[in-house]
Amino acid sequence: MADLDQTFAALSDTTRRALVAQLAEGEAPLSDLAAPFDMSLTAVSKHIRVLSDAGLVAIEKRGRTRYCRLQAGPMKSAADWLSDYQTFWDDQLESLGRHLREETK
Amino acid sequence: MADLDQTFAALSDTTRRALVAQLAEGEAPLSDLAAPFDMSLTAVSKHIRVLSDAGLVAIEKRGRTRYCRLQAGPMKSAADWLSDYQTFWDDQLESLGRHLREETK
DNA sequence: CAAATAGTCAACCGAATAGTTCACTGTTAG
DNA sequence: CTAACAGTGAACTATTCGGTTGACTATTTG
Repeated sequence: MADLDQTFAALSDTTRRALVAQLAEGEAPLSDLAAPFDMSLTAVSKHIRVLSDAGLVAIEKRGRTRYCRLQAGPMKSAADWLSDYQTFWDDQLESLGRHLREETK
Repeated sequence: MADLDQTFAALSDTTRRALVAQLAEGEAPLSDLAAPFDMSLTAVSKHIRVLSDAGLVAIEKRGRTRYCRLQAGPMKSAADWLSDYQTFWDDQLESLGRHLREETK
């Protein structure tokens, strides 16, 4: 429960989802990750910490740079939770479609 | 972007996910939804408002009761976003498995 | 050694969250 | 008509969040 809280919360911020997207390209140092954002390094560092606390990112210190890499496990849990409702939204979209077809008849 | 922010944020609370689960059983009045929680009706009302603002719940007033029902559309968007990383976590779990098999050899 | 680089830590700020209580509005039932 | 019921709204509190700046540590480079 609390895990899902943390995972969904971590993903509820545009900046953090962008970081995740960057990390999907591969491991990267924090400074590289921070570069695209109009925001202090400290701010990005905090975002990375949120992701790391949620288990979505692993941080490894090599020399003076911290390399970050994606850990997708918790995302699978989130996706699994959502998938319980898949039939539900399929049904709704289908009935919406039916409704639209009905209207334009 | 902001839509996903709102959707993930709405789902980042245990109480709200429980409400979603209840609503998956079908339409229900707010008071019924609130009953299981050790929390004021006002608090649950606020949670429902968060879900409603995120487009996850539709509220329909009939007489003095508000009936709530699930609208799963935004959940599909969230699931779609997550699914971009599916291969990623599959790979990680697979390599984890390989690693474990290696260890116990 | 000295200077630049990579990053953290602590303190602070304003806005948002999650909850409370109390007063209130509408609606239904006796 | 009156009482109970379903729910909202406003005000308040404590905590968290997203961001800043400035001082600091550790590491690499010239």
